[in-house]
Amino acid sequence: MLTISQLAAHAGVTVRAVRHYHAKGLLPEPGRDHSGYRRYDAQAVVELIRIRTLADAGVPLSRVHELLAAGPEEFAAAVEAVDRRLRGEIRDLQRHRQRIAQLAAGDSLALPAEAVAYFERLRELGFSEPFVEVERDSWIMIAAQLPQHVPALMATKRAQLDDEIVLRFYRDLDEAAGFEPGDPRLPEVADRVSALMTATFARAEAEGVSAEDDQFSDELVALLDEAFLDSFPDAPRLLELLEERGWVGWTMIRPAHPGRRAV
Amino acid sequence: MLTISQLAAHAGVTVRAVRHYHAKGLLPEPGRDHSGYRRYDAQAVVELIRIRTLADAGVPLSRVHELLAAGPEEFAAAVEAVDRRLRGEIRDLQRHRQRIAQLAAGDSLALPAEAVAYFERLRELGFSEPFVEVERDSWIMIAAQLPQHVPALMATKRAQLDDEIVLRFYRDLDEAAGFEPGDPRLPEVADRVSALMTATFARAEAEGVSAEDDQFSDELVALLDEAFLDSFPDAPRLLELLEERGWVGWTMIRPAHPGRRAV
DNA sequence: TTGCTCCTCACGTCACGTGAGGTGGC
DNA sequence: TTGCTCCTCACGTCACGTGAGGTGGC
Repeated sequence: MLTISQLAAHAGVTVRAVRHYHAKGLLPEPGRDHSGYRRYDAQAVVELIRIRTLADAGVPLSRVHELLAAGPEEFAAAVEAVDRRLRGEIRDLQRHRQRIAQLAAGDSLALPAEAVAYFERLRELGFSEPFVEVERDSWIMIAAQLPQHVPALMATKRAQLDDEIVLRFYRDLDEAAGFEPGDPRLPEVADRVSALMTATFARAEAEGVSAEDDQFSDELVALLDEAFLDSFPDAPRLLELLEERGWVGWTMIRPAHPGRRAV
Repeated sequence: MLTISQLAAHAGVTVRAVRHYHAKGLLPEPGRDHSGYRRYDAQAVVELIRIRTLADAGVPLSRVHELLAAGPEEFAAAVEAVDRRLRGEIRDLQRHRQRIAQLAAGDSLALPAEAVAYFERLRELGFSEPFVEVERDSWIMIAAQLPQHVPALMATKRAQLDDEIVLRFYRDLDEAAGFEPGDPRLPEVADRVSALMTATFARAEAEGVSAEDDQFSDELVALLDEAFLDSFPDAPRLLELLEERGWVGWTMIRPAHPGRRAV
């Protein structure tokens, strides 16, 4: 006969766990000796190992209870379901490893390799660290909403960095972000942004391309605009200046009066 | 500005979880509007996603708290440790899948493929279901103690099933297990077991082989003997009859008087 | 007025862990 | 007598879930 600690050792569990399974009705209470100690036979080891094998696989104890009393066909179906769940958990853990690996690579969280390459390129091109961080935080928010679209979008943005005009626009912004509030050069920046947008919209219209970024929900656009407004002191003033020049929004910037044509 | 439910949606968590992170000090309490509602800026989304990425990877919230305040080198080391743990968990889940798969294959739990093959062979050879189950339960208990030795041991046992003498011994036992208590044929069984053991020990001595199964702890041997004693009504009587013939034990059966030679 | 979101307690959940206080055989 | 194992409450842990009861703007 076995004591409770011997039983527990044979199955690799704690004494407390065995008592817990008794209390839950998973393992029948055995007889007691003259001191009131529980005494187990060898069969109890087998039953306890059955319980642990299911519990280790993540089956809740209430479900283990049902399965111990179930017929073979229900049992087989349940085991199938458990295995499906285990496969899903393995996939989840592998996804978590990827996110964690990006964390270790330095560029914050929740971003795919294409995004990391994009930020690397921004740094190589000499953009300031605050500028890169605002970009990165924006893309973390986008990735939280549209994880499947981020790799393609980032690849596009990465390619845009080879375009001199886009690059000059970004450098302009990076510089403006360093202005003291009320800097007199801000209206000039607004003029250049406005001119760039006019050219961009004109080209898009000539090519018959309409806004293809409507994957972005209104909520997400508002969130990204918000982040931009918080990113440097004069950001709200820059948007005001752009409104004076006929543009609304930022992330999805567009003409204020589409009928009047922004040219 | 964002409400708490908007913030939660952007990061894919529940409102309750956000409040929980406030209570734990993981996420700073934002300002309130005139109704007492919390109002968040875009930066809070990024912070919340950082928290969730770590928590999803299995980092306890207390540790997340530390890591958010940690320097880059401690952070990198912690991420390394997290990744090691994730790899370990993936291995564990794959092991659980294997055990669950054996469960689905029908032959109970915690047994490797070699064991399943052994029980299959026993059934093919016509052994009774109770006999196979006693064998199976014994090996579940052995596997709980010495998982790494079971495949080799089972392969050996599987090979022994091709030996006519071993096979006759097993059939003898299977039959005896079906006897009514007090069956007059039991002493004859004891005689044949005794003869077989005498031959086995003589051969082992001639070949200079000593007991190689001392991987089995005394406790495990006692447990397996116990299981055998419980397996059929006359099992205790069979062991008594064997003791009269000069043998003690069952799992690790041996001569009662090694000096006197059991011949 | 109704429905929706927000608020703060505060108890519940799951699978045990961890003392607290006591007993029984060597 | 001391040390060890066993016993039964019963509260603690972790990361929230889930009402309970109430407020504020449409």
